[in-house]
Amino acid sequence: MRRGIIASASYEARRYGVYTPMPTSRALRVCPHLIVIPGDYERFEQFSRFMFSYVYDFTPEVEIRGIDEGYFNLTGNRRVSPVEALETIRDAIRQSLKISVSQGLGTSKIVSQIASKIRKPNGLVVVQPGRERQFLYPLPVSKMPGIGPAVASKLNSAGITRLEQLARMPRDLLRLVLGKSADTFRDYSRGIDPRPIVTSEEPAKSYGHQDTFSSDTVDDDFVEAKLKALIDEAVNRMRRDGKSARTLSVTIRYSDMEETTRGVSLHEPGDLPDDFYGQGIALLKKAWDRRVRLRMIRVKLSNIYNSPPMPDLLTVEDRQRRAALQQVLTQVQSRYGPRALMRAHELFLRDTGQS
DNA sequence: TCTGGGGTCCTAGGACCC
DNA sequence: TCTGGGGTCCTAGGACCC
Repeated sequence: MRRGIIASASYEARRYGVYTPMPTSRALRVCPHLIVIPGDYERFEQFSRFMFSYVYDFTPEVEIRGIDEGYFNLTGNRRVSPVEALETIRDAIRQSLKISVSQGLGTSKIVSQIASKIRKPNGLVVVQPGRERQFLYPLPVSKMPGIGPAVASKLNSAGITRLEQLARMPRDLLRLVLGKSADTFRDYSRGIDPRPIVTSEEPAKSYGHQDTFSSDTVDDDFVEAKLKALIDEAVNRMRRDGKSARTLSVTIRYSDMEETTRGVSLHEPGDLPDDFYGQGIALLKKAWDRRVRLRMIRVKLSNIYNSPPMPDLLTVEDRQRRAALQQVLTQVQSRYGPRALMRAHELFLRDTGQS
């Protein structure tokens, strides 16, 4: 199996010490009978839509964040209380999809989001109006979305470990520690969140693809081919949305995990792979300045503009397949004549489902 | 054979313009 | 002889989230 990590572990697997983002190889060592399921993002998305469809039975105000999280405004439903709605949704999802979900109910995004993560799996945590501070204050600062390991350790060094201390910290002092985001986090830890309960979906600001090689490599032809394939994928996805991009960046990760990024902005937005191939290869050469093997390459299109929707283009793989087929057909014709060629063509169409 | 893949947002310095 | 102060864009890197 490819090198990879555990993207998500069942609670059964967690009991054996399997967690995210553990390398799959190590997960199999700590739990040899582990069942590993390769990721299939398209299926997960279908599954996700199916899951969220149960929410729309109670409210049209739904904001989906990522594949498995969302905010719902349940204040407008006069038929059932928010708690009843959440319990019904949870039961329906468990019955139809055989999975458990965890939920949080509160007067703001921040409170409900934190509440939803307190009791997992299959939990419902309700924070009554007016009880926000009682709920938030005892929690460690790391429970606050947006406070990861780096910010948490900065706060801890300043003597701030719980949300109550964050809430009570003088504004000016906190700005020294957190910079521009100080006021937002301070308000959040007091349960103050001015954001609307749900916001509509925003257009994508970037399209990226990355690929970790099955083994580290110094083969620049191989890496350039990968780079082109990634540009193809990103461009095609962008074109489906009717967009074009002006900025291309290329990131490489060396075998020692060090990363370097180089980027460039074109004079005009482009929506063809050819608009980016040349720049992409130049950026790759610029970034790859150590003679060290590469483990990963990533491509990102940003500075997105609207352009008319366009059909997909041929990818590098498509062209390679076409070239291979042409070669085979040429051989068949020269060796066995035109009748054999026609037969080979029929077989090809049948095998590729085109007849 | 330790460490995936898809994103967003922020910071900071330099170029450039007025 | 002396070099301010905004604003915007670009690039590189880092933190964070799902």
